[in-house]
Amino acid sequence: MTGKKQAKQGSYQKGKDKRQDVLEVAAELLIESGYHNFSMRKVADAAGIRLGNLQYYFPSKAKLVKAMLDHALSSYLDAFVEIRRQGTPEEQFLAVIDKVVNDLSKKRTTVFFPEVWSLSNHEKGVTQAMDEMYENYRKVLADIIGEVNPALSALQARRLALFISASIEGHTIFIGYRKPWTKETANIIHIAKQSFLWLIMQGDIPE
Amino acid sequence: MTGKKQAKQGSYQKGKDKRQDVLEVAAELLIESGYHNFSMRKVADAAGIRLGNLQYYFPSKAKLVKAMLDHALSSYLDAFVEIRRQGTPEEQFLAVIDKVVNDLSKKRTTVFFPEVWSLSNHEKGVTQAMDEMYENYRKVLADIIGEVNPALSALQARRLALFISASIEGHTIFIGYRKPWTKETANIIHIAKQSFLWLIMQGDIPE
Amino acid sequence: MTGKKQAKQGSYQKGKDKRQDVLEVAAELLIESGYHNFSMRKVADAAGIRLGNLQYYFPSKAKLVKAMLDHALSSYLDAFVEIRRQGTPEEQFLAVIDKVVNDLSKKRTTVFFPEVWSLSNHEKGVTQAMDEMYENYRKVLADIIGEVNPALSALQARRLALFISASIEGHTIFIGYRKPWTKETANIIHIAKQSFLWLIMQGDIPE
Amino acid sequence: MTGKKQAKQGSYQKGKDKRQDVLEVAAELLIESGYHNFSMRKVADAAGIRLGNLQYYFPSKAKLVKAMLDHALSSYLDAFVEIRRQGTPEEQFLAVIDKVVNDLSKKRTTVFFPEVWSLSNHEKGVTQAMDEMYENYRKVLADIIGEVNPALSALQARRLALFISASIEGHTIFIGYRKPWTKETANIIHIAKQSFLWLIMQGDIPE
DNA sequence: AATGAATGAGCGTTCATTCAT
DNA sequence: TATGAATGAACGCTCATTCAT
Repeated sequence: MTGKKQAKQGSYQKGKDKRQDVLEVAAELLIESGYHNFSMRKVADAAGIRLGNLQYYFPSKAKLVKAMLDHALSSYLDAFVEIRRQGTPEEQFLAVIDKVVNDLSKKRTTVFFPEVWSLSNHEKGVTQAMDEMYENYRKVLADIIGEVNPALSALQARRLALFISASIEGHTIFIGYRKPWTKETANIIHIAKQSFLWLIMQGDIPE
Repeated sequence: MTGKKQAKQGSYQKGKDKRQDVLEVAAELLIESGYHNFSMRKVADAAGIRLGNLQYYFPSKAKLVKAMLDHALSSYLDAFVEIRRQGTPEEQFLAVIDKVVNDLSKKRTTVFFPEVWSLSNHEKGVTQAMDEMYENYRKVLADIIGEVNPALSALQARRLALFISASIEGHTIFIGYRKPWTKETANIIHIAKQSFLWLIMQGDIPE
Repeated sequence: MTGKKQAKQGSYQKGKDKRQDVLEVAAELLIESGYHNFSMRKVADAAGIRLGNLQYYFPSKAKLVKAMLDHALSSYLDAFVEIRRQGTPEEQFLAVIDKVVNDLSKKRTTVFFPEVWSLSNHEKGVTQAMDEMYENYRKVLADIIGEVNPALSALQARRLALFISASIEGHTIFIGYRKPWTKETANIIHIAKQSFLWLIMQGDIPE
Repeated sequence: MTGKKQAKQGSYQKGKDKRQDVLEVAAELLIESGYHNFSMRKVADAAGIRLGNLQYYFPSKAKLVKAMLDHALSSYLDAFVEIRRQGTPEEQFLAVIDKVVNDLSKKRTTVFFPEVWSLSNHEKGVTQAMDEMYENYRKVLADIIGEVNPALSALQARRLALFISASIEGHTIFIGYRKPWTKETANIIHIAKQSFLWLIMQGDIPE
């Protein structure tokens, strides 16, 4: 036994672990300083390794950023799978609202996503990763919506999912971590729930 | 006698004009390349002047960015003043939705605002300018909402303005310029209008 | 009456006054920041005039520095003329020691002279101005020394003046303003006086 | 097995050598041009390396200057240790005078020290390094003085060391390399020796 | 006598990347 | 795997100077 965790294959496992470490450290750095202060050197420093070594794991900055994104965004989807496992459709829907809106006030979410939105307008790799992630998110949401009101067509459910998810994302800028309206989170959730439920049940959604 | 004896920077018309030119060129550059590719040198190049001369007009990058922000954001507020000048409150409200959502699909809006949101998490000057701008925007919106349903208290109207404006902003990322759902703009407007009007007239808004 | 002071010839007198103002402001700036942080812009700012105007009075940085030096150094000589006017030679000598050593602890002296010494090694204009000033100073000192002990030849007196003035200057670095041994000033004066007087009266000075 | 597994910067002999080279080249440049003409670029050029590489060895100008200072000042202290190794106290004392005063006329000494004196008034790092160096120097001097005249208290010896070392330093400006009185060096030494010895043996030194 | 405008050079610093070891 | 060394480009900024007004 040469390390903390049981390594099936010594050096290979070690490399995989360190890659993960670096990705998490890098995400923190991005959140703390913004992409325009994000550099390979700073990541290496924060990760406690040398620049040369960092570039052994991630040969270019673009590749590191792509890996960070995949790592970070994928983790957000896991939560929905969990919610889908119990309760009525309406309960699930309300749980999603609760979960997502409450997440907005975490520093990670508040800072990370605007960074991604901005980058996605200029870096192709980011655009794709972000779109995929939101696509998956909306898919789950549309499924739930379809179950809440089975009278809706698949397209109508997708439109509602788009409107609802977009509406929620927009609050990041106002009720997120250290934003002027953070304390309004509970009231926003109250308004959001009734507004979205009314839309699902009684709204006039284009076919 | 043309006025004060002591002339200050920008007192020549030539200089004033060039300052405006630079601000517009700079905004375009920011939109085209993102803040992380935005440099004083590139602005100078794009404006057809020398770096040193650019820094005569804007002694620091921060000051240039601040001036850009004030310039850009103030122009958005002018539109609302216009809308307030005619029609019933409900017509004004719907006009705001129309105006703002349709604006999202312009390249300027789609790209400029996420850039500002991201920056606002890391640069104090930007945070302040952005917060002020949204505060003004919400104030106008709350006024209209209060007129649409006079039964609402001032606080309720402000909460609705927050929820509605945030919801709209969130669509930037999905139906903006060259975004996957750009073509859904009309449908989103249709959903938004009824959803927000229902909230204003019949919603249960926390007191 | 157009100004504060009676001006013989309006604009001419005004120009002369402002030149003096600038020179004093510039000296302060040099003392505060050191020559390597001394710039035309900062002088202009400190003097409350525009860069272009400063360069009307002093067309180049070198000329400003030269003028500053002449202005500053000449003022130091006036003090000696005063001392020569009364008392026995020995009293005059001791008064010089008192005056000069006590001067070392003033911020002006402590900071200004090392700046000049350093510059004099690299800028011809400064070398000359400094050498002239010290030459005049030593001349006065040698005269006094010759009167204190008339048995000394002129050359011996000059050698003593050199040794004594150099010895005193050296203390700038150690007992000057905010230096580690500032509080030793009185003791240093005590040691200096007896040491130098012994040298003058009984020393074996090369012929 | 060559030692630790984790190598640090400068662990290759190649890098160590180059660091020393740079320090010497930098000192020469400082002496030749003065601090106000001393730049990282010029050091890199003089050392025959690229700017980026220089800043790999010395990440900031301040760190380079500090390293230069430590390098230069430490070499001065070695000389005293040597002198202490033989001869009577009086012989050692006279050897110090000889050594130090003669050193003044070397270009290195004449130019380097005024540069340091000037800098020490504006840069904290320099102040500290310089004060430490002189403190060490005075300590050795005080020890010798105490041995020359054991009747002196430790405090008296330190006061004498201060007066004597300051007096000698002051001559840098007048009898140093290419200074007007360089040829007087021998005479100055003659005067200094008798003057200082008299002070040590018969002076009235404050207790 | 004074300001506004503009230039070109230089500065310290950060950075992504490459390569030898 | 990992470090040390090196490069070349770019960045924000300061500056002395020139010139038109």
